Amino acid sequence: MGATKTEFFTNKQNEIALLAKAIGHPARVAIIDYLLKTENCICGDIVNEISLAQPTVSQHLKELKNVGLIKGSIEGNAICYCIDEKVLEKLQNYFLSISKKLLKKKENCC
Amino acid sequence: MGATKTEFFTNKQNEIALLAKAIGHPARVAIIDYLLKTENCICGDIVNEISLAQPTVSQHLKELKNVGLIKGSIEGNAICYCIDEKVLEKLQNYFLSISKKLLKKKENCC
DNA sequence: TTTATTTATTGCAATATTACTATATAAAAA
DNA sequence: TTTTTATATAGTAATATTGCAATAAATAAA
Repeated sequence: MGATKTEFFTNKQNEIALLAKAIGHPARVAIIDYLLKTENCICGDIVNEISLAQPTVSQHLKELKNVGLIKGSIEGNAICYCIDEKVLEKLQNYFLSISKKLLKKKENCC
Repeated sequence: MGATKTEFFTNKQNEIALLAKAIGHPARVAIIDYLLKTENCICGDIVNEISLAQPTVSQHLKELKNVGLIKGSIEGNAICYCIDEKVLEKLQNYFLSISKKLLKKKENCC
């Protein structure tokens, strides 16, 4: 075997895992960092920012797009990529709910 | 090729990626969920909760432990696993900082 | 001490990911 | 129309992950 057994987990658990997995590579963290700090959302700018070959960056962009964390729009010859806040909110809310649950637990046993 | 080129990214980016990657599997999300909602942090309870073989669960626990998201303490015959709030906070802070940056950006271009 | 219980490790097969070169595609510029 | 520019896809090799059965290790119980 070797494939994840998603059928044993809830939709929510699978969704959070997919989103976290998408962020689970430094190149994709770097892409998100870049999109957050700049107005240049053109694909070529991102490729220049990341020290990996253009097809590799394209592949990472595709993975972020597949889970909805970024969206692309055609801008003439180029493609403009932007963060989709609504999808990022899912992760933000997940970590917020963890914070709340941790506060409720008076003490960790270890 | 095939291995992640961490040398091209910042320590922060690599750290966030490693933490996110650890959460990037539904079994590990389920383990965290379980540890948040129960007082039973004994390894055997976690194994019963997750529909995967004991060695597989043990491996997932190890990965969470490797990045520091959980910590284990010996409890007689058994092992008690707990969430390490300080490490989780790193991810929480990362997503909080993203929220702030998104607010500063008046408009997304796409 | 012997046996049972609990957890970790080993070894393996199946699958997925990472990164690249080469190439395709599609719009813009000449 | 031809060429350039920008991005995506195909194909491939290297590496990593997932999951399990079998087994080891270590403590507890008998």
